[in-house]
Amino acid sequence: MLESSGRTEHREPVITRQNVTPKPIDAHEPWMRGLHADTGYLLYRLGLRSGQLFNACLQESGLRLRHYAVLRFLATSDGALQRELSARLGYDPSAIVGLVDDLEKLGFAERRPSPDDRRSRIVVLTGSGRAFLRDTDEAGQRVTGELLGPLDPAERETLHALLLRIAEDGLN
Amino acid sequence: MLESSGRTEHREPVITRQNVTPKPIDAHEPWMRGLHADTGYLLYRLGLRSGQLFNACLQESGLRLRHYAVLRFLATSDGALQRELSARLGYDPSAIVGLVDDLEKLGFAERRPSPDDRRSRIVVLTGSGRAFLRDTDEAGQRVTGELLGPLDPAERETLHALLLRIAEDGLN
DNA sequence: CAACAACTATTGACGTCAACAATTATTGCT
DNA sequence: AGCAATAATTGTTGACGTCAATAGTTGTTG
Repeated sequence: MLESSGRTEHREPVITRQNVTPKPIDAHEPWMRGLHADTGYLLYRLGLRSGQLFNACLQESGLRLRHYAVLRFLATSDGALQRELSARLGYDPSAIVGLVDDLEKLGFAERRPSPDDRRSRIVVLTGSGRAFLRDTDEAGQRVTGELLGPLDPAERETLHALLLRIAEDGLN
Repeated sequence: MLESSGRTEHREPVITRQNVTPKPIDAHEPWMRGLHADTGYLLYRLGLRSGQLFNACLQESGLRLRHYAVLRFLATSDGALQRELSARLGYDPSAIVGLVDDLEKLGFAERRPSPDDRRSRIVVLTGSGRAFLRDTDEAGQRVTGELLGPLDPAERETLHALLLRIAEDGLN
């Protein structure tokens, strides 16, 4: 970006106006003062923490979060074209290639030719892939438990429900 | 990682293919409960989406989310050592260097020598930095509103409260 | 039916970004 | 004075996203 090298298009900030709304914080929102005033920003930070914890947890298996995402998707819809994985998971098609390569090397998934379309490949979960998922699921729940430490079960449930709503909005 | 929705918004993939989801989800099998069964994993994906939206919003000013985080922290505790920024924001010290460099280039912050310790530098927000924060705050709330679309105000508040609790647990 | 457009998986190049080690300057300790 | 610890910084490495290009395949259309 505009790092020290500054060779890319060098956008000028253009924010010369100070007028703008006085932005009354209102006693209505007391948390508007701190770093985590904005829910979106909060989500971003917590997402990072969660990802780190998950990655640390998966690290001992040689996989990363992205692999886990693929495995999980394969578990829900048994057999998926790489094109689907790309679209639904949001990864670039070129990224899917490497991920499936890795999973195949570990014996967790395999590519099978599609009967209808010879350019497509159907990625399916193997037995050991399913077993791996079963094993890591409990580790994942341990991590989640650690992350959600200060929340009691009922609160966790409502949190999950709320997050699920905003997740499904984006048609994940 | 850039999860799904935020990215190629211009054109929808339109999965005309097959519908591989007979998908008998068995709630008794945790690893089969779908992609977003785990709250931690859900948080991870939503955090990415949120980050994308925020970044897209800040992009026009030439800054990124990390810059915004620094600015916000500087606004709350006027004047901070880079070491503090690193510790409280969770970024690596080496990352702080570049971020403060950028902010300095844009005139939003400046490094001042510390009177007590000559190896430390105190980073302070400038007037235009403060103005910039004021301006972008409203954009941030717009993004957050977009992200939290399906939630009514009361739900948003409870979500924010819950997230805040688990955020403060990690001494952020 | 033959040419052409669209699509799938794949590879490669390029820039970005975050985590880690190493360096320099400075301080505190003993 | 000597030495460990600390603040800022640089450099390096590996992961990641984006884009462009290619080969093989399918569908369409003139």
